[in-house]
Amino acid sequence: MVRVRFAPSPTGFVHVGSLRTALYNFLFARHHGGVNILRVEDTDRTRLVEGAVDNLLRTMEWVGITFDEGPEQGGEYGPYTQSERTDIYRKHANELIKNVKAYPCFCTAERLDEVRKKMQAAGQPPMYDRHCRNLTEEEVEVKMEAGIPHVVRLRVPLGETITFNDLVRGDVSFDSKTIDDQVLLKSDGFPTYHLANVIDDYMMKISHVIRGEEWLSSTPKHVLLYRAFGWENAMPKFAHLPLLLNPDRSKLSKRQGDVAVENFRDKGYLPDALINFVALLGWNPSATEEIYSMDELIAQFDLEKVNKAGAIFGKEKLDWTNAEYIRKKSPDELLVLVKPIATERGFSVSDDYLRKVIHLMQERARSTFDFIDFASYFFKAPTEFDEKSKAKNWTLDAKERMIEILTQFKSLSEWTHNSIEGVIRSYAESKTISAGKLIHPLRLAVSGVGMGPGLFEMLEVIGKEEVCKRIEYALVNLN
RNA sequence: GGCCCCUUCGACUAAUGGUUAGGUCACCACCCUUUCACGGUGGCUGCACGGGUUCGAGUCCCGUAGGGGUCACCA
Repeated sequence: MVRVRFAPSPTGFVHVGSLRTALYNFLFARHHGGVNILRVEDTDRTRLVEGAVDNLLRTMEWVGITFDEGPEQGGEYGPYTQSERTDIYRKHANELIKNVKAYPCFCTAERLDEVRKKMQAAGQPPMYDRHCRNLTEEEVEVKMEAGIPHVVRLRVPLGETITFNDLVRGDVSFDSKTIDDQVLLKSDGFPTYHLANVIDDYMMKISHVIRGEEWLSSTPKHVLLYRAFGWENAMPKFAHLPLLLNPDRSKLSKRQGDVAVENFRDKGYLPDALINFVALLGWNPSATEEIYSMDELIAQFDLEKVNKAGAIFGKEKLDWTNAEYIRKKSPDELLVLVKPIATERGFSVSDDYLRKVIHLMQERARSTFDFIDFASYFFKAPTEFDEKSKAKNWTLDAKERMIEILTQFKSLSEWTHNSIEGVIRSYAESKTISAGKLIHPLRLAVSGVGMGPGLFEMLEVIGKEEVCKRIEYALVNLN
């Protein structure tokens, strides 16, 4: 039975790297008919952010990643929030102490700092000097009774090679002498990631741990913990995913641009486009197809095809993917997305009108905001005019022609793109000039910019009265 | 610095040891066209380097270089 978990710590927004980890877990679970679990790792009480769990839940919902067990849906291995499981961790930590697999450590933060500094100065890797590792039972008892705060540390065996198999990378080995006597239980009684993670994965019967590569170097500690508990036979398989990278190839970080899923949502990216894009960062089904629905991703997903090397999170392709998804949407689907943006911008128009704008903008929009922000002339008359287009198209001749066009527009009984085009074409013909000589200045006068949808369709949508008003305004104000 | 991981066009990637090293984004040119976009055609640039193994290496082995991750009472 495949049982996987996504185990974020709720510290605010959802990082796109986390999104991809969550996605791969989800795809793997669904592909194998397994169980996808959400576990909230909130053991660092200093980094708790209010509302973060809720935000996480909503964000996962938005992208279409669902869970079978978790804080919301419950399940037979709960609770699924680590802060509600502290006595489990404490009990297990005590068991390790009793079995001489772990030991209490009374060193102060100051002492640890000093030790680290000394080792670094000596050119050594900064590790704990194992000062408390060999305290006698009596010494421990005295310190305990004196109420000296302590942590619990893993008693890492000396002189062993720890090897584990990673589904992405193959066998990976570490020399145990390079592994620190890791803190398992903090002095506040909360577990560290390592302890809580191993206990929970075991108790929740996790079959595959799929997580980011930043965890690869702590995996031997986890292996040691499974051994210490005697759970080695039930140890999950590991798969460490390549990192998502900044353009400079460092680990993707906030410093270098947007990394929050919420940012992308707020900038007009569609969830299916984001998912599609992120799925293909570090994994590829060996096909030339670029667009996959969630169902197709589930059908195709295979951990064996996950890459080893990190992938730069390049926004150009995301933009293209988003534009592809926008083109595939129905007008009504887009209406739902675009209408709130129009409202937010202070434009109140009918659904019918907005649908027409959407229709004209659909193949031009890369984000849902483009429907409004690159098409503002559908909602308000321009007061500024593109200088380039003005210099090129708003000539004396053009102005005079606009006066005649305006007259003809006013007497037009039927206002459709066909009738409008008729006026322009026949006028151009009568003057033996190219239609472009009329189209470009007209576009500038009505929209204020030099680009956009086909002019005739655009004028039809804006409407006769408004178009005439704008031409009159331009004739007076555009010099 | 120690340890670990990684390395195919600018980016994402494909390629039973046998291909003119393929696709997508981006970029450039042309076509379509009233502009922008879409669409179409073509182009551009890549196996990090050096040794092996092999009839044959992007693919296997070793080394070098470069990049990244990690070394907390954070996850």
